[in-house]
Amino acid sequence: MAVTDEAITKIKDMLISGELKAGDRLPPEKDLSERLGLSRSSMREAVKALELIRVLDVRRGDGTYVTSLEPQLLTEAMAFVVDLHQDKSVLELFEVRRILEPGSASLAAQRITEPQLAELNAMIDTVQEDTSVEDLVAHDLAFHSLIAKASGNSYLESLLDGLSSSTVRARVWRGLTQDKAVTATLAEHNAIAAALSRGDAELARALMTVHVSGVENWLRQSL
Amino acid sequence: MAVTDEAITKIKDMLISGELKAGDRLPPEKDLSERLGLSRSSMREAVKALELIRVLDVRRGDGTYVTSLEPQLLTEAMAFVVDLHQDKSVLELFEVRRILEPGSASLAAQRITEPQLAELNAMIDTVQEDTSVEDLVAHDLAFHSLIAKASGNSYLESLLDGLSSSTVRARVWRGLTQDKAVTATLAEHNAIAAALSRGDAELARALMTVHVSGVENWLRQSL
DNA sequence: ATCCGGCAAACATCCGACCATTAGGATGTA
DNA sequence: TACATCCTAATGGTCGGATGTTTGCCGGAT
Repeated sequence: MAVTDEAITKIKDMLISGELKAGDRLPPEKDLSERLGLSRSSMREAVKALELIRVLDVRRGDGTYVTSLEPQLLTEAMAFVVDLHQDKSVLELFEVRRILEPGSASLAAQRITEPQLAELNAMIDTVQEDTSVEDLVAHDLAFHSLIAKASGNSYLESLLDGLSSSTVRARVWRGLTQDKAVTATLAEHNAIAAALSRGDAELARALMTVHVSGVENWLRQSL
Repeated sequence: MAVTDEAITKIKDMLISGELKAGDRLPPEKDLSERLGLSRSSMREAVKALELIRVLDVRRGDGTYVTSLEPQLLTEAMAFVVDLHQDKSVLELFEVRRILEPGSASLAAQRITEPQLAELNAMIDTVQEDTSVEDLVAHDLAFHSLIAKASGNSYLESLLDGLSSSTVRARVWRGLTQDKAVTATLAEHNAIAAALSRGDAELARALMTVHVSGVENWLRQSL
Protein backbone atom coordinates (compact mmCIF):
# COMPACT_ATOMS: atom_id res chain seq x y z
CA MET A 1 0.00 0.00 0.00
CA ALA A 2 1.21 3.47 -0.79
CA VAL A 3 2.40 5.61 2.09
CA THR A 4 -0.36 8.09 1.37
CA ASP A 5 -3.02 5.44 1.77
CA GLU A 6 -1.36 4.27 4.94
CA ALA A 7 -1.55 7.81 6.20
CA ILE A 8 -5.25 7.99 5.41
CA THR A 9 -5.81 4.75 7.29
CA LYS A 10 -3.77 5.90 10.25
CA ILE A 11 -5.62 9.18 10.55
CA LYS A 12 -8.91 7.33 10.21
CA ASP A 13 -7.82 4.92 12.94
CA MET A 14 -6.93 7.82 15.19
CA LEU A 15 -10.48 9.06 14.71
CA ILE A 16 -12.09 5.71 15.38
CA SER A 17 -9.94 5.02 18.42
CA GLY A 18 -10.86 8.37 19.86
CA GLU A 19 -7.29 9.64 19.87
CA LEU A 20 -8.61 12.40 17.67
CA LYS A 21 -12.02 13.80 18.43
CA ALA A 22 -14.32 16.21 16.68
CA GLY A 23 -12.93 19.70 16.78
CA ASP A 24 -9.43 18.58 17.63
CA ARG A 25 -6.54 20.22 15.92
CA LEU A 26 -3.99 18.08 14.18
CA PRO A 27 -0.26 18.66 14.62
CA PRO A 28 1.34 20.97 12.06
CA GLU A 29 2.03 19.40 8.71
CA LYS A 30 5.71 19.05 9.44
CA ASP A 31 5.21 17.30 12.76
CA LEU A 32 2.43 15.08 11.51
CA SER A 33 4.40 14.01 8.48
CA GLU A 34 7.34 13.06 10.69
CA ARG A 35 5.07 11.19 13.05
CA LEU A 36 3.47 9.26 10.23
CA GLY A 37 6.87 8.65 8.72
CA LEU A 38 6.44 10.26 5.33
CA SER A 39 7.14 13.45 3.50
CA ARG A 40 5.01 16.51 3.79
CA SER A 41 3.95 16.22 0.14
CA SER A 42 2.54 12.75 0.56
CA MET A 43 0.86 13.61 3.81
CA ARG A 44 -0.82 16.59 2.19
CA GLU A 45 -2.35 14.24 -0.38
CA ALA A 46 -3.85 12.22 2.44
CA VAL A 47 -5.18 15.30 4.18
CA LYS A 48 -6.62 16.62 0.95
CA ALA A 49 -8.49 13.40 0.35
CA LEU A 50 -9.93 13.48 3.85
CA GLU A 51 -10.83 17.10 3.37
CA LEU A 52 -12.83 16.31 0.23
CA ILE A 53 -15.11 14.03 2.16
CA ARG A 54 -15.35 16.58 4.94
CA VAL A 55 -13.55 14.58 7.58
CA LEU A 56 -10.88 17.22 8.03
CA ASP A 57 -11.15 20.97 7.81
CA VAL A 58 -7.98 22.75 6.76
CA ARG A 59 -7.72 26.43 7.64
CA ARG A 60 -4.91 28.24 5.97
CA GLY A 61 -2.66 30.06 8.35
CA ASP A 62 -4.29 28.35 11.28
CA GLY A 63 -4.22 24.60 11.27
CA THR A 64 -6.04 21.42 10.37
CA TYR A 65 -9.04 20.39 12.41
CA VAL A 66 -11.31 17.37 12.70
CA THR A 67 -14.79 18.27 11.55
CA SER A 68 -17.84 17.69 13.66
CA LEU A 69 -18.10 14.29 11.98
CA GLU A 70 -21.82 14.80 11.76
CA PRO A 71 -23.80 12.47 9.52
CA GLN A 72 -23.88 15.47 7.25
CA LEU A 73 -20.70 14.03 5.77
CA LEU A 74 -23.02 11.81 3.81
CA THR A 75 -24.60 14.72 2.05
CA GLU A 76 -21.40 15.77 0.35
CA ALA A 77 -20.52 12.26 -0.69
CA MET A 78 -23.99 11.51 -1.97
CA ALA A 79 -24.26 14.80 -3.82
CA PHE A 80 -20.90 14.25 -5.46
CA VAL A 81 -21.89 10.84 -6.70
CA VAL A 82 -25.33 11.96 -7.78
CA ASP A 83 -23.82 14.86 -9.67
CA LEU A 84 -21.66 12.49 -11.65
CA HIS A 85 -24.60 10.29 -12.52
CA GLN A 86 -26.92 12.96 -13.79
CA ASP A 87 -29.03 11.95 -16.74
CA LYS A 88 -27.72 8.44 -16.59
CA SER A 89 -29.72 6.70 -13.98
CA VAL A 90 -32.09 9.33 -12.74
CA LEU A 91 -34.87 6.80 -12.56
CA GLU A 92 -32.91 4.53 -10.28
CA LEU A 93 -32.17 7.45 -8.03
CA PHE A 94 -35.84 8.31 -7.99
CA GLU A 95 -36.62 4.78 -6.98
CA VAL A 96 -34.40 5.20 -3.95
CA ARG A 97 -36.10 8.46 -3.16
CA ARG A 98 -39.45 6.73 -3.38
CA ILE A 99 -38.31 4.43 -0.64
CA LEU A 100 -36.71 7.02 1.58
CA GLU A 101 -39.13 9.92 1.30
CA PRO A 102 -42.19 8.07 2.60
CA GLY A 103 -40.11 6.77 5.48
CA SER A 104 -38.97 10.28 6.14
CA ALA A 105 -42.53 11.59 6.06
CA SER A 106 -43.73 8.87 8.38
CA LEU A 107 -41.07 9.61 10.97
CA ALA A 108 -41.64 13.32 10.60
CA ALA A 109 -45.33 12.89 11.34
CA GLN A 110 -44.38 11.38 14.68
CA ARG A 111 -41.62 13.78 15.58
CA ILE A 112 -42.16 17.14 13.93
CA THR A 113 -42.15 20.08 16.34
CA GLU A 114 -44.49 23.04 16.44
CA PRO A 115 -41.90 25.52 15.16
CA GLN A 116 -41.06 23.18 12.30
CA LEU A 117 -44.73 22.88 11.42
CA ALA A 118 -45.07 26.63 11.42
CA GLU A 119 -42.03 26.92 9.20
CA LEU A 120 -43.43 24.36 6.82
CA ASN A 121 -46.75 26.15 6.52
CA ALA A 122 -45.08 29.51 6.10
CA MET A 123 -43.00 28.00 3.36
CA ILE A 124 -46.07 26.75 1.56
CA ASP A 125 -47.71 30.14 1.72
CA THR A 126 -44.85 31.76 -0.14
CA VAL A 127 -45.50 29.97 -3.42
CA GLN A 128 -48.28 30.48 -5.90
CA GLU A 129 -49.02 29.05 -9.26
CA ASP A 130 -47.28 31.96 -10.93
CA THR A 131 -44.07 31.61 -8.97
CA SER A 132 -40.97 31.39 -11.16
CA VAL A 133 -39.50 28.01 -11.93
CA GLU A 134 -36.34 28.82 -10.02
CA ASP A 135 -38.30 29.66 -6.92
CA LEU A 136 -40.41 26.55 -7.30
CA VAL A 137 -37.29 24.42 -7.41
CA ALA A 138 -35.88 26.13 -4.34
CA HIS A 139 -39.18 25.71 -2.54
CA ASP A 140 -39.40 22.06 -3.46
CA LEU A 141 -35.92 21.36 -2.17
CA ALA A 142 -36.59 23.24 1.04
CA PHE A 143 -39.93 21.49 1.55
CA HIS A 144 -38.49 18.00 1.33
CA SER A 145 -35.39 18.97 3.26
CA LEU A 146 -37.42 20.33 6.15
CA ILE A 147 -39.45 17.15 6.36
CA ALA A 148 -36.25 15.13 6.33
CA LYS A 149 -34.91 17.24 9.16
CA ALA A 150 -38.16 16.79 11.05
CA SER A 151 -37.69 13.05 10.78
CA GLY A 152 -35.12 13.46 13.50
CA ASN A 153 -32.70 11.13 11.80
CA SER A 154 -29.71 13.04 10.57
CA TYR A 155 -28.40 10.20 8.42
CA LEU A 156 -31.70 10.03 6.64
CA GLU A 157 -31.70 13.78 6.28
CA SER A 158 -28.21 13.74 4.80
CA LEU A 159 -29.02 11.01 2.34
CA LEU A 160 -32.10 12.77 1.10
CA ASP A 161 -30.38 16.12 0.86
CA GLY A 162 -27.57 14.57 -1.14
CA LEU A 163 -30.04 12.76 -3.32
CA SER A 164 -31.57 16.05 -4.33
CA SER A 165 -29.80 17.06 -7.46
CA SER A 166 -31.03 20.54 -8.12
CA THR A 167 -30.35 20.34 -11.83
CA VAL A 168 -32.54 17.31 -12.27
CA ARG A 169 -35.17 18.85 -10.08
CA ALA A 170 -35.04 21.99 -12.17
CA ARG A 171 -35.67 20.08 -15.36
CA VAL A 172 -38.55 18.22 -13.81
CA TRP A 173 -40.18 21.40 -12.58
CA ARG A 174 -39.76 23.00 -15.95
CA GLY A 175 -41.68 20.10 -17.39
CA LEU A 176 -44.29 20.31 -14.70
CA THR A 177 -44.96 23.97 -15.40
CA GLN A 178 -45.38 23.20 -19.06
CA ASP A 179 -47.81 20.44 -18.25
CA LYS A 180 -49.79 22.74 -15.96
CA ALA A 181 -49.18 20.29 -13.17
CA VAL A 182 -47.92 22.86 -10.71
CA THR A 183 -51.26 23.26 -8.97
CA ALA A 184 -51.59 19.56 -8.42
CA THR A 185 -48.05 19.23 -7.11
CA LEU A 186 -48.43 22.11 -4.71
CA ALA A 187 -51.72 20.64 -3.55
CA GLU A 188 -49.85 17.45 -2.71
CA HIS A 189 -47.39 19.46 -0.67
CA ASN A 190 -50.32 20.96 1.16
CA ALA A 191 -51.86 17.61 1.88
CA ILE A 192 -48.57 16.26 3.20
CA ALA A 193 -48.15 19.23 5.49
CA ALA A 194 -51.69 18.70 6.76
CA ALA A 195 -51.03 15.05 7.50
CA LEU A 196 -47.85 15.97 9.34
CA SER A 197 -49.65 18.52 11.46
CA ARG A 198 -52.18 15.88 12.47
CA GLY A 199 -49.38 13.46 13.22
CA ASP A 200 -50.90 10.96 10.85
CA ALA A 201 -47.86 8.88 9.94
CA GLU A 202 -49.74 6.40 7.83
CA LEU A 203 -51.34 9.08 5.70
CA ALA A 204 -48.15 11.11 5.43
CA ARG A 205 -46.35 8.04 4.17
CA ALA A 206 -49.01 7.31 1.59
CA LEU A 207 -49.23 10.89 0.40
CA MET A 208 -45.49 11.12 0.03
CA THR A 209 -45.40 7.87 -1.91
CA VAL A 210 -48.03 9.22 -4.27
CA HIS A 211 -46.21 12.50 -4.55
CA VAL A 212 -42.80 11.11 -5.42
CA SER A 213 -44.25 8.40 -7.62
CA GLY A 214 -46.20 10.96 -9.57
CA VAL A 215 -43.08 12.89 -10.41
CA GLU A 216 -41.27 9.65 -11.14
CA ASN A 217 -43.93 8.61 -13.61
CA TRP A 218 -43.91 11.99 -15.27
CA LEU A 219 -40.17 11.68 -15.62
CA ARG A 220 -40.41 8.15 -16.98
CA GLN A 221 -42.74 9.27 -19.73
CA SER A 222 -40.75 12.32 -20.62
CA LEU A 223 -37.53 10.42 -21.16
CA MET B 1 -10.72 28.79 -4.01
CA ALA B 2 -7.49 26.86 -3.76
CA VAL B 3 -5.95 25.62 -6.98
CA THR B 4 -6.31 22.03 -5.82
CA ASP B 5 -10.03 22.46 -5.30
CA GLU B 6 -10.29 24.11 -8.67
CA ALA B 7 -8.59 21.10 -10.16
CA ILE B 8 -11.05 18.77 -8.48
CA THR B 9 -13.91 20.79 -9.89
CA LYS B 10 -12.41 20.86 -13.35
CA ILE B 11 -11.89 17.13 -13.45
CA LYS B 12 -15.40 16.62 -12.15
CA ASP B 13 -16.72 18.94 -14.86
CA MET B 14 -14.85 16.98 -17.50
CA LEU B 15 -16.64 13.90 -16.25
CA ILE B 16 -20.06 15.52 -16.22
CA SER B 17 -19.60 17.08 -19.63
CA GLY B 18 -18.62 13.74 -21.07
CA GLU B 19 -15.17 14.90 -22.07
CA LEU B 20 -13.95 12.13 -19.84
CA LYS B 21 -15.88 8.89 -19.85
CA ALA B 22 -15.74 5.75 -17.78
CA GLY B 23 -12.58 3.82 -18.53
CA ASP B 24 -10.83 6.74 -20.12
CA ARG B 25 -7.23 7.33 -19.33
CA LEU B 26 -6.17 10.74 -18.10
CA PRO B 27 -3.11 12.48 -19.51
CA PRO B 28 0.15 11.87 -17.63
CA GLU B 29 0.52 13.86 -14.45
CA LYS B 30 2.93 16.28 -16.06
CA ASP B 31 0.65 17.04 -19.00
CA LEU B 32 -2.49 17.24 -16.92
CA SER B 33 -0.90 19.56 -14.40
CA GLU B 34 0.20 21.88 -17.19
CA ARG B 35 -3.22 21.78 -18.75
CA LEU B 36 -4.92 22.58 -15.48
CA GLY B 37 -2.36 25.27 -14.82
CA LEU B 38 -0.86 24.05 -11.57
CA SER B 39 2.08 22.12 -10.26
CA ARG B 40 2.27 18.39 -10.25
CA SER B 41 2.20 18.31 -6.44
CA SER B 42 -1.06 20.17 -6.21
CA MET B 43 -2.62 18.19 -8.98
CA ARG B 44 -1.68 14.98 -7.24
CA GLU B 45 -3.60 16.13 -4.18
CA ALA B 46 -6.68 16.56 -6.33
CA VAL B 47 -6.25 13.16 -7.93
CA LYS B 48 -5.70 11.55 -4.55
CA ALA B 49 -8.95 13.01 -3.26
CA LEU B 50 -10.85 11.75 -6.27
CA GLU B 51 -9.20 8.39 -5.87
CA LEU B 52 -10.38 8.10 -2.28
CA ILE B 53 -13.98 8.32 -3.34
CA ARG B 54 -13.30 5.91 -6.17
CA VAL B 55 -13.83 8.32 -9.03
CA LEU B 56 -10.34 7.80 -10.36
CA ASP B 57 -8.22 4.69 -10.43
CA VAL B 58 -4.50 5.32 -10.33
CA ARG B 59 -2.25 2.54 -11.55
CA ARG B 60 1.40 3.00 -10.83
CA GLY B 61 3.59 2.70 -13.89
CA ASP B 62 0.56 2.72 -16.13
CA GLY B 63 -1.67 5.74 -15.81
CA THR B 64 -4.75 7.20 -14.21
CA TYR B 65 -8.15 6.00 -15.33
CA VAL B 66 -11.74 7.00 -14.79
CA THR B 67 -13.54 4.29 -12.87
CA SER B 68 -16.70 2.72 -14.12
CA LEU B 69 -18.54 5.40 -12.17
CA GLU B 70 -20.98 2.76 -11.14
CA PRO B 71 -23.31 3.58 -8.26
CA GLN B 72 -20.96 1.35 -6.34
CA LEU B 73 -19.05 4.52 -5.57
CA LEU B 74 -21.65 5.05 -2.91
CA THR B 75 -20.62 1.94 -1.08
CA GLU B 76 -17.16 3.19 -0.32
CA ALA B 77 -18.37 6.60 0.73
CA MET B 78 -21.12 5.19 2.92
CA ALA B 79 -18.84 2.63 4.49
CA PHE B 80 -16.23 5.24 5.30
CA VAL B 81 -18.75 7.45 7.01
CA VAL B 82 -20.38 4.55 8.81
CA ASP B 83 -16.99 3.38 10.02
CA LEU B 84 -16.32 6.75 11.59
CA HIS B 85 -19.66 6.78 13.33
CA GLN B 86 -19.50 3.37 14.90
CA ASP B 87 -20.96 3.13 18.38
CA LYS B 88 -22.15 6.68 18.22
CA SER B 89 -25.36 6.61 16.29
CA VAL B 90 -25.85 2.98 15.45
CA LEU B 91 -29.51 3.25 16.20
CA GLU B 92 -30.00 6.05 13.73
CA LEU B 93 -28.23 4.00 11.11
CA PHE B 94 -30.47 1.07 11.91
CA GLU B 95 -33.48 3.29 11.45
CA VAL B 96 -32.30 4.05 7.93
CA ARG B 97 -31.78 0.37 7.32
CA ARG B 98 -35.31 -0.29 8.52
CA ILE B 99 -36.54 1.98 5.78
CA LEU B 100 -34.31 0.71 3.02
CA GLU B 101 -34.29 -3.03 3.64
CA PRO B 102 -38.06 -3.53 3.32
CA GLY B 103 -38.03 -1.49 0.14
CA SER B 104 -35.18 -3.61 -1.09
CA ALA B 105 -37.04 -6.81 -0.24
CA SER B 106 -40.18 -5.61 -1.94
CA LEU B 107 -38.39 -4.79 -5.15
CA ALA B 108 -36.46 -8.04 -4.98
CA ALA B 109 -39.68 -10.01 -4.73
CA GLN B 110 -40.71 -8.54 -8.06
CA ARG B 111 -37.42 -8.82 -9.83
CA ILE B 112 -35.35 -11.65 -8.41
CA THR B 113 -34.17 -14.15 -10.97
CA GLU B 114 -34.15 -17.93 -10.75
CA PRO B 115 -30.37 -18.19 -10.39
CA GLN B 116 -30.45 -15.59 -7.65
CA LEU B 117 -33.16 -17.52 -5.86
CA ALA B 118 -31.12 -20.67 -6.11
CA GLU B 119 -28.09 -18.85 -4.75
CA LEU B 120 -30.12 -17.48 -1.89
CA ASN B 121 -31.43 -20.88 -0.92
CA ALA B 122 -28.03 -22.48 -1.24
CA MET B 123 -26.69 -19.79 1.03
CA ILE B 124 -29.30 -20.51 3.64
CA ASP B 125 -28.51 -24.21 3.59
CA THR B 126 -24.90 -23.58 4.53
CA VAL B 127 -25.64 -22.31 8.02
CA GLN B 128 -26.76 -24.21 11.04
CA GLU B 129 -27.33 -23.23 14.59
CA ASP B 130 -23.84 -24.31 15.51
CA THR B 131 -22.14 -22.23 12.85
CA SER B 132 -19.41 -19.98 14.20
CA VAL B 133 -20.18 -16.35 14.86
CA GLU B 134 -17.80 -15.20 12.16
CA ASP B 135 -19.55 -17.35 9.59
CA LEU B 136 -22.94 -16.15 10.76
CA VAL B 137 -21.87 -12.56 10.29
CA ALA B 138 -20.56 -13.31 6.83
CA HIS B 139 -23.74 -15.15 5.95
CA ASP B 140 -25.91 -12.35 7.22
CA LEU B 141 -24.03 -9.77 5.18
CA ALA B 142 -24.21 -11.94 2.07
CA PHE B 143 -27.90 -12.63 2.58
CA HIS B 144 -28.89 -9.00 2.74
CA SER B 145 -26.47 -8.05 0.01
CA LEU B 146 -27.89 -10.60 -2.38
CA ILE B 147 -31.40 -9.34 -1.79
CA ALA B 148 -30.24 -5.81 -2.39
CA LYS B 149 -28.65 -6.89 -5.64
CA ALA B 150 -31.84 -8.69 -6.61
CA SER B 151 -33.70 -5.43 -6.14
CA GLY B 152 -32.21 -4.43 -9.44
CA ASN B 153 -31.38 -0.96 -8.20
CA SER B 154 -27.64 -0.54 -7.92
CA TYR B 155 -27.85 2.68 -5.93
CA LEU B 156 -29.98 0.96 -3.37
CA GLU B 157 -27.61 -1.96 -3.35
CA SER B 158 -24.64 0.32 -2.80
CA LEU B 159 -26.29 2.20 0.02
CA LEU B 160 -27.23 -0.97 1.83
CA ASP B 161 -23.83 -2.53 1.34
CA GLY B 162 -22.17 0.57 2.70
CA LEU B 163 -24.57 0.70 5.59
CA SER B 164 -23.48 -2.75 6.65
CA SER B 165 -20.66 -2.15 9.03
CA SER B 166 -19.32 -5.60 9.64
CA THR B 167 -17.96 -4.72 13.04
CA VAL B 168 -21.31 -3.58 14.31
CA ARG B 169 -22.95 -6.60 12.75
CA ALA B 170 -20.40 -8.81 14.45
CA ARG B 171 -21.19 -7.41 17.86
CA VAL B 172 -24.88 -7.81 17.28
CA TRP B 173 -24.51 -11.40 16.23
CA ARG B 174 -22.35 -12.14 19.21
CA GLY B 175 -25.17 -10.88 21.36
CA LEU B 176 -27.72 -12.87 19.43
CA THR B 177 -25.84 -16.09 19.94
CA GLN B 178 -25.66 -15.43 23.65
CA ASP B 179 -29.39 -14.80 23.71
CA LYS B 180 -30.06 -18.01 21.82
CA ALA B 181 -31.81 -15.98 19.18
CA VAL B 182 -29.93 -17.49 16.27
CA THR B 183 -32.63 -19.99 15.43
CA ALA B 184 -35.28 -17.32 15.27
CA THR B 185 -33.15 -15.04 13.14
CA LEU B 186 -32.31 -17.79 10.70
CA ALA B 187 -35.98 -18.71 10.53
CA GLU B 188 -36.73 -15.15 9.53
CA HIS B 189 -34.18 -15.41 6.77
CA ASN B 190 -35.92 -18.52 5.60
CA ALA B 191 -39.32 -16.88 5.60
CA ILE B 192 -38.00 -13.93 3.63
CA ALA B 193 -36.45 -16.21 1.04
CA ALA B 194 -39.75 -18.07 0.75
CA ALA B 195 -41.66 -14.85 0.19
CA LEU B 196 -39.19 -13.81 -2.45
CA SER B 197 -39.51 -17.09 -4.27
CA ARG B 198 -43.27 -16.63 -4.37
CA GLY B 199 -42.86 -13.09 -5.59
CA ASP B 200 -44.91 -11.83 -2.69
CA ALA B 201 -43.66 -8.26 -2.40
CA GLU B 202 -46.04 -7.27 0.34
CA LEU B 203 -45.07 -10.18 2.55
CA ALA B 204 -41.39 -9.81 1.82
CA ARG B 205 -41.58 -6.18 2.87
CA ALA B 206 -43.37 -7.02 6.08
CA LEU B 207 -41.05 -9.86 6.95
CA MET B 208 -38.00 -7.73 6.36
CA THR B 209 -39.44 -4.96 8.49
CA VAL B 210 -39.99 -7.41 11.31
CA HIS B 211 -36.54 -8.87 10.82
CA VAL B 212 -34.63 -5.60 10.92
CA SER B 213 -36.80 -4.15 13.65
CA GLY B 214 -36.18 -7.20 15.79
CA VAL B 215 -32.45 -6.70 15.64
CA GLU B 216 -32.90 -3.00 16.20
CA ASN B 217 -34.92 -3.60 19.33
CA TRP B 218 -32.42 -6.08 20.64
CA LEU B 219 -29.71 -3.50 20.05
CA ARG B 220 -31.73 -0.79 21.74
CA GLN B 221 -32.09 -2.85 24.88
CA SER B 222 -28.50 -3.97 24.96
CA LEU B 223 -27.10 -0.45 24.86
C1' DA C 1 -10.83 49.32 27.09
C1' DT C 2 -10.05 49.61 22.26
C1' DC C 3 -7.57 49.80 18.14
C1' DC C 4 -3.67 48.79 15.27
C1' DG C 5 0.81 47.20 13.57
C1' DG C 6 3.95 43.61 13.32
C1' DC C 7 5.65 39.03 14.17
C1' DA C 8 5.47 34.14 14.17
C1' DA C 9 3.07 30.04 12.97
C1' DA C 10 0.83 27.38 9.66
C1' DC C 11 -0.97 26.21 5.34
C1' DA C 12 -0.46 26.82 -0.15
C1' DT C 13 2.16 26.17 -4.00
C1' DC C 14 5.78 25.14 -6.78
C1' DC C 15 10.05 22.90 -8.32
C1' DG C 16 13.37 19.43 -9.42
C1' DA C 17 15.38 15.24 -8.43
C1' DC C 18 15.25 10.37 -7.96
C1' DC C 19 12.90 5.81 -7.06
C1' DA C 20 9.56 1.91 -8.31
C1' DT C 21 6.47 -0.24 -11.23
C1' DT C 22 4.27 -1.37 -15.36
C1' DA C 23 3.24 -2.19 -20.26
C1' DG C 24 4.86 -3.31 -24.33
C1' DG C 25 8.27 -3.92 -27.68
C1' DA C 26 12.74 -6.26 -28.84
C1' DT C 27 15.21 -10.25 -28.72
C1' DG C 28 16.32 -14.93 -28.44
C1' DT C 29 14.93 -19.80 -28.58
C1' DA C 30 12.42 -24.01 -29.61
C1' DT D 1 5.63 -19.43 -36.12
C1' DA D 2 4.93 -19.46 -31.21
C1' DC D 3 6.51 -18.56 -26.91
C1' DA D 4 9.36 -17.07 -23.14
C1' DT D 5 12.61 -13.66 -21.59
C1' DC D 6 14.77 -9.30 -21.25
C1' DC D 7 14.99 -4.31 -21.85
C1' DT D 8 13.41 0.17 -22.04
C1' DA D 9 10.50 4.04 -22.03
C1' DA D 10 6.56 5.83 -19.82
C1' DT D 11 4.31 6.81 -15.68
C1' DG D 12 3.12 7.23 -11.09
C1' DG D 13 5.38 7.50 -5.99
C1' DT D 14 8.13 9.96 -2.80
C1' DC D 15 11.00 13.27 -1.07
C1' DG D 16 12.95 17.82 0.67
C1' DG D 17 13.41 22.50 0.22
C1' DA D 18 12.28 27.23 -1.23
C1' DT D 19 8.96 30.78 -1.32
C1' DG D 20 4.33 32.98 -1.05
C1' DT D 21 -0.08 33.90 1.60
C1' DT D 22 -3.14 33.93 5.34
C1' DT D 23 -4.27 33.82 10.04
C1' DG D 24 -3.98 34.33 15.11
C1' DC D 25 -2.12 36.74 18.63
C1' DC D 26 0.60 39.77 21.33
C1' DG D 27 2.36 44.21 22.57
C1' DG D 28 2.10 49.06 22.22
C1' DA D 29 -0.33 53.33 21.38
C1' DT D 30 -4.45 55.94 22.00
